[in-house]
Amino acid sequence: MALRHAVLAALLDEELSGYQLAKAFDMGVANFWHALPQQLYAELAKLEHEGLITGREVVQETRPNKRLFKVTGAGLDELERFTAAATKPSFIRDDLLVKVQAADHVNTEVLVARLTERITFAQAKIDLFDALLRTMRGDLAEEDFLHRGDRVGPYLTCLRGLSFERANRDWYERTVRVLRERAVPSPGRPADEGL
Amino acid sequence: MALRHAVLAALLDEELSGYQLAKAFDMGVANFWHALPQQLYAELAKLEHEGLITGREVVQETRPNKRLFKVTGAGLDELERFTAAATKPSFIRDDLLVKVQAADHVNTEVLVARLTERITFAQAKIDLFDALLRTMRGDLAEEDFLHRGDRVGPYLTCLRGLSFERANRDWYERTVRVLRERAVPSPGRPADEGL
DNA sequence: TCCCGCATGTAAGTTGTTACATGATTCC
DNA sequence: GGAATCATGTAACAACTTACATGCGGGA
Repeated sequence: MALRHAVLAALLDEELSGYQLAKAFDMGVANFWHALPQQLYAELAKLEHEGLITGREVVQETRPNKRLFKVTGAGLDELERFTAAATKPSFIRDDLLVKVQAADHVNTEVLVARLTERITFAQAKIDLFDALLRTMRGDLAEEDFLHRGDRVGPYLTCLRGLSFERANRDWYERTVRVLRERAVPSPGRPADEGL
Repeated sequence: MALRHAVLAALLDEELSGYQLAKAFDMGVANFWHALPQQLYAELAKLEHEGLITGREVVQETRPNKRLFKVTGAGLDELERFTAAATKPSFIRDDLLVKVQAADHVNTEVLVARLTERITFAQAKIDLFDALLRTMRGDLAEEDFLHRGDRVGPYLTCLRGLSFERANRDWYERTVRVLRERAVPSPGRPADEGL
């Protein structure tokens, strides 16, 4: 039952439409949760039905109309309850881990290719998070912002996202290095490995 | 469709029963995937039905009989196909991130309590992974083992698990520090904050 | 005696993913 | 003219979680 709370948390700072939420919950701003549009539209409908959020229609001329949602008092109470409740720790779930676990028994060349793709992807997210953090803290140094800034929640979750992607990138790179070295049969070769 | 491949990967190095697999896929050895017993028994049945694994009954006197499974040639082929295929990157999904995202709007005291619990848990996993890695590499230094050891797959995934839990712990600790500092209203207070 | 570990499942319910559907506008 | 963006959904399926069920042996 965390998606509903993720939606509530996302709507705390600003009114958003389902479409805007969906963009945020896709790769990008969604440093703290991920969901597809379909899930979000369904969840928004449920949340509104239960009175945890309210929507208001915004008529637009040049584009389809949209509904902007905000959290109600009951919604805030629900978030409060959720925060107080104990929840179970989470695990990494990455297909690549499964593939690497089997690395000693399968073709490592394709595996290295998959890992390399992810290095690029991880780097892109790192850059994105870096930029996002800079925007959020403005002129302030990080420690100052965390101490005195308002709205440190999003900043903190973004920090977690950043360190996760950095750890991903570093592990992908190290794994590639290890697998490549092991693939080379003789150690006394001329330096033409290049890539 | 990654659970089936996780099971295949787990059965590569040793024959295991459903029960043993379940223990491995619970918190502990399962550095690369997580699943509950129910899921595993169901998946084992499917995999056997499809001929990707084979089971053999082991009769025991003092305990209930068990079935040990191992990967077949078709199973290995399936893993090979899976490894070659592109898969989508993964995201963190941690309830605590949602709670921290909402930190500016809810009671931070309970939140700090939840974070503190997780610090303990993360540290326990760190210790466990550390011990596991030492066992796997034996006398060898890490780099030597990664270069020359057999079966580096499990070692590499365990390394990822370790760094994930370290990053968790560090972030939990930093977040607790930030939230506590912000909770103190005046900066020129006598030093009785204690906890 | 009661609880824990071994050993294997079924059934029901909740989430999450994939595929499909619609229709206007703006950008290339 | 075609693709991308805005905007909202429905339907079907796959994955995951929670609850329940059974039964023996060993240790406190």
